[in-house]
Amino acid sequence: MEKTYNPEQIEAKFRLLWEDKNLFSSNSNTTNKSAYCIMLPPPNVTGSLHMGHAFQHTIMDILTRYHRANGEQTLWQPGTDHAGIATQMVVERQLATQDITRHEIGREKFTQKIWDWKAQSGSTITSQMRRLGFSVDWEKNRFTMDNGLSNAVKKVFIQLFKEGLIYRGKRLVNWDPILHTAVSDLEVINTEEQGSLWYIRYPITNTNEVMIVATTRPETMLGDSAIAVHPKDKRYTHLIGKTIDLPLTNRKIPIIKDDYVDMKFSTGCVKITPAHDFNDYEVGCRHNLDVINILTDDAKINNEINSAYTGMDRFKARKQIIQDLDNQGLLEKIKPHKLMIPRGDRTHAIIEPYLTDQWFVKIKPLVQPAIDAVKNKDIRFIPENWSKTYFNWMNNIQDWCISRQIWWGHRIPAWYDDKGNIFVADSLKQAQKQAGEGITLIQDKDVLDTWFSSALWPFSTLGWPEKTPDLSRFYPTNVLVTGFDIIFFWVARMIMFGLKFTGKVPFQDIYITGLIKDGQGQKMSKSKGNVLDPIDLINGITLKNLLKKRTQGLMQFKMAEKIKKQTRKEFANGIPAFGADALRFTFATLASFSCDIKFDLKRVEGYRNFCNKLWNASRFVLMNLKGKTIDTDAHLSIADKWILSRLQNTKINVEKHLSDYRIDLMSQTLYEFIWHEYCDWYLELSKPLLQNNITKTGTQTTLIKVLSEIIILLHPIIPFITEEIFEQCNVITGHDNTSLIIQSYPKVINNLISAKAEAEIQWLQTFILRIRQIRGEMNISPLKWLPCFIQNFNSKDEQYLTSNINILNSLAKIESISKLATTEQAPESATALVNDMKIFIPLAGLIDKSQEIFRLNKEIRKLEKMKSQFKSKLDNEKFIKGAPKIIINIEKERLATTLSAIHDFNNQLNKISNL
RNA sequence: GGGCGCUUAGCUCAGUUGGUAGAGCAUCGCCCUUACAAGGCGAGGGUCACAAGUUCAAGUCUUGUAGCGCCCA
Repeated sequence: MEKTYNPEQIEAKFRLLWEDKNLFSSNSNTTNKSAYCIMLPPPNVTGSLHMGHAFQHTIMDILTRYHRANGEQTLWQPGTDHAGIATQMVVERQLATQDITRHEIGREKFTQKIWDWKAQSGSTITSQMRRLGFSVDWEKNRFTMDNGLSNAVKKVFIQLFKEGLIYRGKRLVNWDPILHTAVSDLEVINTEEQGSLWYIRYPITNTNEVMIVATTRPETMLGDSAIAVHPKDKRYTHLIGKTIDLPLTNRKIPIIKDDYVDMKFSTGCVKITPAHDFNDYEVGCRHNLDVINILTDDAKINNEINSAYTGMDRFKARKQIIQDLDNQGLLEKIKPHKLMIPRGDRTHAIIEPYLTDQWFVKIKPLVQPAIDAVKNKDIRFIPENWSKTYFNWMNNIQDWCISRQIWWGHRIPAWYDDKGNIFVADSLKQAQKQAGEGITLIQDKDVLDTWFSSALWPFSTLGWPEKTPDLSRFYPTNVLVTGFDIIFFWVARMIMFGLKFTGKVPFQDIYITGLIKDGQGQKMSKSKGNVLDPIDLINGITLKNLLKKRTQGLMQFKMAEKIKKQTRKEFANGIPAFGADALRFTFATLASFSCDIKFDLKRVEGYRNFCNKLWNASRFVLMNLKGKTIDTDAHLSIADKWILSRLQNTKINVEKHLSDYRIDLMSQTLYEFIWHEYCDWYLELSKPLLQNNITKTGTQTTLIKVLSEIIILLHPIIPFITEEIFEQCNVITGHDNTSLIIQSYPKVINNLISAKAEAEIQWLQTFILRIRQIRGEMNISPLKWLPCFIQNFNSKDEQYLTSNINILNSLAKIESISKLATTEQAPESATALVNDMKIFIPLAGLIDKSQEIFRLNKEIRKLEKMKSQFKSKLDNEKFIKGAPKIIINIEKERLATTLSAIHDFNNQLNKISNL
């Protein structure tokens, strides 16, 4: 083996090998009684893998590889999503660089261009996934616009329509004036921005009086159809029923009362614009007001209203209207005002409430079963708290607008005749049947919201509506791993549709992961220039290339400079190549239940070092077993029994943490065991044991036995390096050419748990630690061989000492251990305790007397503090009365040990001081 | 306004039915010891945000306060 672990080579080798041998296939273990299935949340087909994907996929891969190793038939279903709006926008932008709009080339050509783009860029994410070693069943790869999945979409649409759960209607929707499409509430991001509040005088008909109305969007006044005041607002009671001469128009509008009005907000008078505000729309319905649309699809003033502003952009019109009002003396004042601005999550354009014909899912009838499924634990949120968020949203759910006025997606399977009758069918032929021969039908131009097809993902991928073997074997799936940001978008909708169409929940567990943020706790985003590419962490990247990558395609020069500065500061030397395993291990340790995860490169470095440690431990084992075969009957030393016992303990914890979805604790447990027990102690203990013919064979056997299990235990987390080590070990273990990936996960063997061995090795560790502490604090070189005396030992101490003398000599560099009778005087020494036994390291020529006095005083101070803690507890009558006996005894014992230690150290202090 | 969180070592985070506060990184010593300097051995560092309550005992349970964050309106 090479001296240093080199991930690049290893990873390339096993990436190919796993797929060549088809080891990710769900066709293995078909006879096992249980199946395990995870649906990969389909990423955007033309997108690329970001840190969040890499993180979540790592978790899924760990679960998948674990269950596969457990012998279950395992399917990790991969696939991609067509991401309607996002993908269409990318291609539109490409066209824009050639000064072409999609309208110029037409729908058919445009969608063909998107298919071309998909063909060209659609493999990016899958090849990135291969780099990280994710063991999805590639043969089953699906795309939301595949035929099968599209059929499922049609089927669902038609059935819901037939049941009256899908309807078409003219409603106010969130309109994106750049994309010219409706978007759902979830695709609108409301943020607080600085705006103004304009106070406008509205003249009351046939009087000299005015009402002062405050508005944040003055241009909408063109569509006002009433002024509302609160019914209890005495200031305006006398005006109710009168009318307003609406400025800049020839219309008169009524003054109405409605308790929607907030009396305390500005003047207490509200203009009502039903066509351009969701709340006003409600008010309008209640009072039967006119709904006057003033805008065009691209948010210009339309020509339906007779106005001087027709054709003007909404913001230009706003300016002009204010100007005109001011000229007429109707502008009272302008106040700066903070308000919530709705923007499209894709375009960032300000969203307009807009009256259009749209398709909706009547969601309320689907909600209750989906709530019940979580309430009665058919579905479990992990961490459990997310169910509250889920309930909260489900209880306030609104009908879902599913039509989008774009071209990329599943075309709505509805046709119209010239009278506007609707025929919903899975083909024109079927629609024609419904409409009758000779009637001209035109298909609805809209496509469905991407999330509509995503909602079917858990069963459409398995072949639904056909009753396929996969569907019956793998559905319901076991766990969904995803982020909290799409609980509403996706998770809730999958549950509703899953229950509706399969009668079963789509998954049993929902593991909600945290969000990966940058080192400062900022969300990673392209515009902020703080994204990390998982592939760059694997391959490494120079500062130059990183700067280029982060500022590419950035519009604002100022921003680019800022990003460059920040990047230079944070990654002065670029990013070194850490390898996929190190990155995966890092993600694993970050997978706790916290919501925000600050990603720190230092962690990756640390786990890369861990990989190197594992690598070198394996080297050590192989070097010491050269040419050997394993003797399973070999006599085992206490050290062997100890590490085997600790290994069982590790397996118990790994299993527990895995079933709790505590991947962080699972990886921590393994890290701790491998580095601090196997490497730090067992490998060191093995060195003297390998020198001894009696213990040699047992030690060799144990070294390889534990290593073999370690690599299987670690394999789900770091698959590449463990495969390589496995292969290297094959010579000795005599395994055939199989891969580690299909080795069965180690089970706990109860009779290898040995309290006796653990007690003895703990004694040994304490002994060695005490000697090392004295060396450390006395500045005695670790190379220096030391004599040692012991006193006040019991029979157990003697027994331990006899059987471990060689180890003590070797690990603590002790040249001799001499027993002193209780009556004998130790030479001038540094002292320590192993339980009640005293250890003396003679000072002669080695140690400064004052240094030892200082050390003893420090030790005594520490003990005194503990003493008073224990004592005050035991002196407390209530404690003696109330606490369980075991606890009292523990405290008593602690006090006794502390007291005797204080006593011993004080004696020693006196002795030394008097010398 | 409604809902959900968070506050533990310099930093990033664990802390399972309440029972002597832990890890990694960083820091400080000493070591190039034939698995590993991407390393070894040791050390220092905490009024667990604050206040009250329950309890023999609170980082952990209850209530309140402060600061921060997310989601929804």
